[in-house]
Amino acid sequence: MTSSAHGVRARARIEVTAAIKEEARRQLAKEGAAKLSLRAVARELGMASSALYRYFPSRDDLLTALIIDAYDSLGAAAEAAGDAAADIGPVGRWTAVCEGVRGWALRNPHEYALLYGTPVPGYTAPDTTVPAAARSALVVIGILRDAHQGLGLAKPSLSAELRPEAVRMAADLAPDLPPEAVATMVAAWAQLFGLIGFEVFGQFNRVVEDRDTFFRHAVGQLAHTVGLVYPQQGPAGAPGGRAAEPS
Amino acid sequence: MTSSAHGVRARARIEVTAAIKEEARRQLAKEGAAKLSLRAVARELGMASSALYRYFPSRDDLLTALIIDAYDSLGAAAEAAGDAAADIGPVGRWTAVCEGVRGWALRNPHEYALLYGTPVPGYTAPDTTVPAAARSALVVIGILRDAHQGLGLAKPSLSAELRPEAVRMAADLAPDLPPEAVATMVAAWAQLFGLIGFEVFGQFNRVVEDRDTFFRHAVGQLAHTVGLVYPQQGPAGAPGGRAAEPS
DNA sequence: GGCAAAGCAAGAGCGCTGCTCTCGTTTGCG
DNA sequence: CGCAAACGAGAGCAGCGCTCTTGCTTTGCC
Repeated sequence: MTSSAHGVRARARIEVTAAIKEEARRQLAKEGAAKLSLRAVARELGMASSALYRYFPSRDDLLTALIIDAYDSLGAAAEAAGDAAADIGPVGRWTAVCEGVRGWALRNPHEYALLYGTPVPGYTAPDTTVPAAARSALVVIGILRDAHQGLGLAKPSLSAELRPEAVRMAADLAPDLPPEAVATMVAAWAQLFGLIGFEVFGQFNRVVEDRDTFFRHAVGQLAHTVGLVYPQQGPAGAPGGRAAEPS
Repeated sequence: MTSSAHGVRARARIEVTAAIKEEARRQLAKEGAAKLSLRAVARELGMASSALYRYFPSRDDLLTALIIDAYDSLGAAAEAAGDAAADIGPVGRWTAVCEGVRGWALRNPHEYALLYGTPVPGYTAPDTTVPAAARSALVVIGILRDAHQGLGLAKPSLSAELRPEAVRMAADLAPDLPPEAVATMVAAWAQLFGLIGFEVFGQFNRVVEDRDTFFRHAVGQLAHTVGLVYPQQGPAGAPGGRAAEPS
């Protein structure tokens, strides 16, 4: 009973905290971050709005908690997609992870907006969000690493002026990988969220219809740009018959 | 005096309307769309908040006006950048336009957020915004067209399953251009805003330092993906000596 | 076991928001 | 000239984030 001696109150605290986050997440999914109201959460939970401040010092702190959870959820989705495509070569895994991220974004548009949309005006994300944010990015770094070790990575060429920056980025993110690949991958990662953002935020309305196919195509081109290639000596099943990579 | 017989009141109306938009734009630039307050605008203009509703039925309508203006401002920036680089070949113009768009976004981050960030929850852009939104996109379509006529366009290859969609998109956007190029350009356009969005929204903090160079590199790769090539028979000055295109 | 201290829920209240309604005034067309 | 439409100002409603005060309950030390 030692831990639950503390626990009677402590447990209630984490339960209430969880309930608040749960209800907040529900409102977030339904109406978006802009309309997330502490008062509405409290109302739904049957408690006074002022009581909420015992658990979250401010609305922004509640948002921070939701952001971390969202990053984690996205990271888990990316990891799952990558693992499910573990042995079909770098291009296949890259495609799978991209589609995993896209699927998550389409399933959770408001969470996506929270992470990659307009930042809240006065709000700056605390450092606690950094590791959670990195999780999904680490998945593609992992793909790059596997490809590099297995001859599935063609070094993209780099302009001379970008080299120092690429070296610096590689030193930070993946010292064991060629700087050209790291820098190009960072760019591809950003571009991926351009594609996803346009779709989630409705910019493709009346422009792109068959979005699955369109996304596949763009992601295939990105793979080519990054330097991911089908393994010369495919150990298992080859990519499957798609011909999405150009040139 | 026929038009200004109407005009005494009508002119006052458009003047007040302009003053409201001006003040609103000032607040937008300073604090962002989320903190744009009708009451604050009215306060600054020395009028009652209720009077504002004679000119804009709701806050969202004021936002719509600002959105159209912002699209127009972005379109003008893109056109200016494209015109300034009129005779340096498709790759140079593409790069110039991309940098023009990026520069505009960095100079007007809140306007950028208004256009390409999280959409306002209940708000759906009326059709009036569509032509303004298309203006900047038309610039790159124009580059594509010029490149196509001047042998500066290498048809990117397409997966078979995307062809029908590409044909449909080309029919809508630019019937005179090869579908492969149109579809790939739409993807590149979206990816461009991934790069810009990551920079404007702070996703590159602590990751990318030399962002000018980084952006140039990514945009050069995009040009290559789209199929823009340096003209075989350069009429005027060649690109200039950069070597930004891979492979 | 008793008791101070800390944690907790609730209510009232402040200043702000978008928006509506009413009222008295001004304007300009027929 | 008359009258309808446009206009500005004020009061007010419901909602928001957040703070402060007031009581009550649990906790943990002596």
